[in-house]
Amino acid sequence: MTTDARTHAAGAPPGAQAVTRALRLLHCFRDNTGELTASQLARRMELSVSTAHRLARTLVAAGFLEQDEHSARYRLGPSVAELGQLSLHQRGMHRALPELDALARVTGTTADLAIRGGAHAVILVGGSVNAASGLGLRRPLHSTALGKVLLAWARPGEQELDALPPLQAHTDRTIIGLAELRAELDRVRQAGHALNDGESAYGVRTAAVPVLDAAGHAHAALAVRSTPDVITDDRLGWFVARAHACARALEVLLLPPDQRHSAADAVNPGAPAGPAS
Amino acid sequence: MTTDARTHAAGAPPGAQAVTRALRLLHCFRDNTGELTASQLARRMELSVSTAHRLARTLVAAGFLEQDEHSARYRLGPSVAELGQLSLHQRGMHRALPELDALARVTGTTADLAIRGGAHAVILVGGSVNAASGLGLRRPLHSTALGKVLLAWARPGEQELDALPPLQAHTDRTIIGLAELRAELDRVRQAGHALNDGESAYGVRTAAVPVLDAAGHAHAALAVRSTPDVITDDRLGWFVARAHACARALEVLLLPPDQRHSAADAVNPGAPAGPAS
DNA sequence: CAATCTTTCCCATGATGTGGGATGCCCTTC
DNA sequence: GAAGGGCATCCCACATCATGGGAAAGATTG
Repeated sequence: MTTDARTHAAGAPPGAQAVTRALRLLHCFRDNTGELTASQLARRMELSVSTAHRLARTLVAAGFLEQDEHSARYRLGPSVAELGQLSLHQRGMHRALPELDALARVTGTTADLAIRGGAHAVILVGGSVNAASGLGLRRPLHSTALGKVLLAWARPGEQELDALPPLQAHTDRTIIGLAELRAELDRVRQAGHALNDGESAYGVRTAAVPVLDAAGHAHAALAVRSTPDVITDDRLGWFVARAHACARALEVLLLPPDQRHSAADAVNPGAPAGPAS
Repeated sequence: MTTDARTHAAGAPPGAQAVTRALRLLHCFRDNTGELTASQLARRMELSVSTAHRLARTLVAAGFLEQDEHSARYRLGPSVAELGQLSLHQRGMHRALPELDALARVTGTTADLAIRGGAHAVILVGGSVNAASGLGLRRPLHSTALGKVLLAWARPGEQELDALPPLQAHTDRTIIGLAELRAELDRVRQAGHALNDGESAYGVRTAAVPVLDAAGHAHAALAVRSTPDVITDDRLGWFVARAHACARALEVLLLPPDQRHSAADAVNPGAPAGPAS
């Protein structure tokens, strides 16, 4: 029989049930305070206590979880932090930190850098005037400036809006219609930046711009975030300009020379099928 | 076919072969440049290509790996970076960064903070006069100042030196005898700090001190690292003193009030119904 | 153009993970 | 103080699920 049945739709985990569960177990620690008991994990994942316990134990053995000696509760382990730092370095994100700090200081805002992680924008590095920003946080794609940028310049495989989970409203300004969102993304592409004016939370205004690669897709998204009385309408253009300048700098810092956007279109005016050497 | 995979007796992970393999697969990315093909992974892990491929695919689905669209090679994914940042925050490590930066600037050295990760010291945060330090790096326990500190004040369950892998020599100064190491750890405990003078690499001198918790065990280890002509014999005491001061500051920043070492025995109002023997 | 090394899919086999249940601990409640 | 519930942990029979060989299709090299 001819192999045409593309059964690997977005949610088909082929041949790795135990692994999928173990990774889902790790993801449980996203939402929570930091420590979970084995039975809490079991309930949260709708698994038997035995299974959750066994998976957790295996994760502990590999250093991905840690178990408190007294409370016997689990928390994220050294391997997670280790690989995380490694991943950040491999992405060159540590080089972005000074730039973000500078941007935050100059603009008096919080400056965040995020990448696409499935159906979310994942904030990886942040510079802020007030220390604590939302590092390691997952934000929705449809209701944040970062997310809209990542969607507007998404890679071909990740453009389909229908694949997104149901659009949830966080304020009465949140875009919850797919058609509306599509129109908004068109505006974003047109303008070159995205805004979030109280769509994820009241009293928060964010402007985001993309860090583009050679193919014109978003390698990352950069946002400045503050309150409407800091990012006022008449100064908005300036904030966006500063962000764009920073994004161009990040292009150089984050991407290898042959994958940069601004450099590429100068060198490569109109050669479509040319395999980049 | 009888699998000889029992050779890893170091903890007999019961009932989670697939998970263990998947996590080992993630750890493959520690050593490497950043990107690996499916068959490279298979060879490195001594697995069939099928299995490695399936595991990698599952990891991609969960966001723990990413697959390059062109080269089809795998690299660490967004989830890893995300959870890593989250873990750092849950450990309060972001609060340590300013202190480390200050220490590095004052002393003109590289200042690193590490925790115990199995049989290694894992450097999680670093401040440096010259940008790139070894973030996310794993260092041996027996041949580094950080490692010796972590061993000297290890928790009861992690003290046994016999459980360590064979002690490898990196220079002719590296301690490779267990008895010698035990004596060295006694000296370290006595002195309150550890030194590494060319034991892991020539021309590198490091001094490390512990960040202690209420039980007197090492929550983390703090090191200043430079060359012997910066950390000279007569100035060594000063470097150690600066490190100790920083460690005490980190105690406050990293540990909840009731688990601090220095504060705990001095400040204990309203005696709880605790271990009143 | 052939040789080689990829990635990816399919499938029969049995090794492997699964969850129910039992045990003992600790803490809360009556 | 006794009773109760919640928890971590271990054991075991069952059958589900991961395993690796094999093959097809593509990519790369000489």
